[in-house]
Amino acid sequence: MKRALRLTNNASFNYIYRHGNCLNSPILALIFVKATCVRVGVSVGKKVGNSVTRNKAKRRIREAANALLPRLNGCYNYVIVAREGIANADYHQILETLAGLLKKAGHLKA
RNA sequence: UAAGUUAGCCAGACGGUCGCAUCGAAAGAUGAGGAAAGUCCGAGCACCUCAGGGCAAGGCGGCAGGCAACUCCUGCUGAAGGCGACUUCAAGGAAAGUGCAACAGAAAAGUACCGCGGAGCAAAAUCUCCGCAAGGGUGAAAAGGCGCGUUAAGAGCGCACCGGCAGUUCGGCGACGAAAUUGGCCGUGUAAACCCCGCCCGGUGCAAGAGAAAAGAGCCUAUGGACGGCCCGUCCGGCUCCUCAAUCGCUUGAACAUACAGGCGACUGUAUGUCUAGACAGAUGACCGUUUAAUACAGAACUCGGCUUACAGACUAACUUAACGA
RNA sequence: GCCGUUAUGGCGGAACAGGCAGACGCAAGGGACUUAAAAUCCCUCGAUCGAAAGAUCAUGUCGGUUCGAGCCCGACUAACGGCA
Repeated sequence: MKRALRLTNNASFNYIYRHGNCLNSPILALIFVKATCVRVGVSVGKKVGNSVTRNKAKRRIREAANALLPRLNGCYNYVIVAREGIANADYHQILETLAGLLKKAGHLKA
């Protein structure tokens, strides 16, 4: 994922947490808000596990988001929050869950 | 062959497609660990403080060496454990002083309840005085152990053996050792209680610290700064404080690899070669293929030297014990 | 990343300097009072075994010092706090 497509600022994270809409699943939470271009941020809390599991989860989420990026319609800023169940999920489960959440939000092209 | 002990080593490899970080004009190159961890010690580095010295607080504690330094490492000594290879140990001082030792017990440090003996007292009992510490009981711990002699009864009071302590001698650089020798010297435990002796130590930590540009506030004023020899002229307001923080610190270092030499060893010296992560929402992932035992613990954030803790599965070497065989 | 603090019944919170641990309060259960309840008073209250008496294990976990650790020392675990 290119740096231009990432959220790199604590203030924008806080803005999205405060003003965004939230969709949940057992392993992921998706928060999004309308913006001028597409940006994605990933957040993995300490409850998920130690640093190895956290890093792995972050990489898999990023990979899944990168795969779904060309199919997005509209300009939104997203924050993807990992929940505790993600420690046992593999890449395919994460990809399916993320696609499902985006479809629910109506941001995914057919 | 079985059961063990110690030391070392590895922490998957190769290939394809897409993706990320740093460097580079590009092609491309490089890209987490043995513990990166815990942050328990020791340093470098940076800032603050300081004339110089001391106290307090804190730490360490067998000896000799190694190291930049260490509470680390090596070798040796002592103690404890194991049939043994070997392992473990905060291992100075209790005869400088103070405190504590609950309950029990007469008594927890120079003590006498029961007891043993003598006298008052001719006999028995009781009581009083004196001597003694063998035996009893209590306790985690009771005044060297055990035997013989001596004695009113007893006792290192004397003697033999055993244990400790101190002196001398011998050996060792030293800790210390000796079935060498002298002395009856035998004076509980606790210092991981205060303390004494010896040694070491200023504090804070890369969120240290430096800092371009910009915004805000205050002060100075029609002067000030730059150009210019000066006036004129041209350009710019200037200084302080605070906020934000691009960038630097940031990776070449007590570095690593190989060879030779010195040393029992930790380690050291010389020569040659190499450059080997450097982010700031924070880089290693996804999908496969081949092979295999390939699975565990686990992710750099200023950098080194250690210690401690977590850990799957292999492999190598030396040694010990037992059984069998020669 | 760096620097600190704490841990005791279901909950809060004692135990001075090592010597019988679970004081005290709240909560819970039982009883008395009441037509019934509240309030009040009394009793019980860590776990296992046991009819009881009692025994064993229990101060986050594991070791050490000591005759004896909630307390002293070391290592680990967990939960909090501070520093831009």
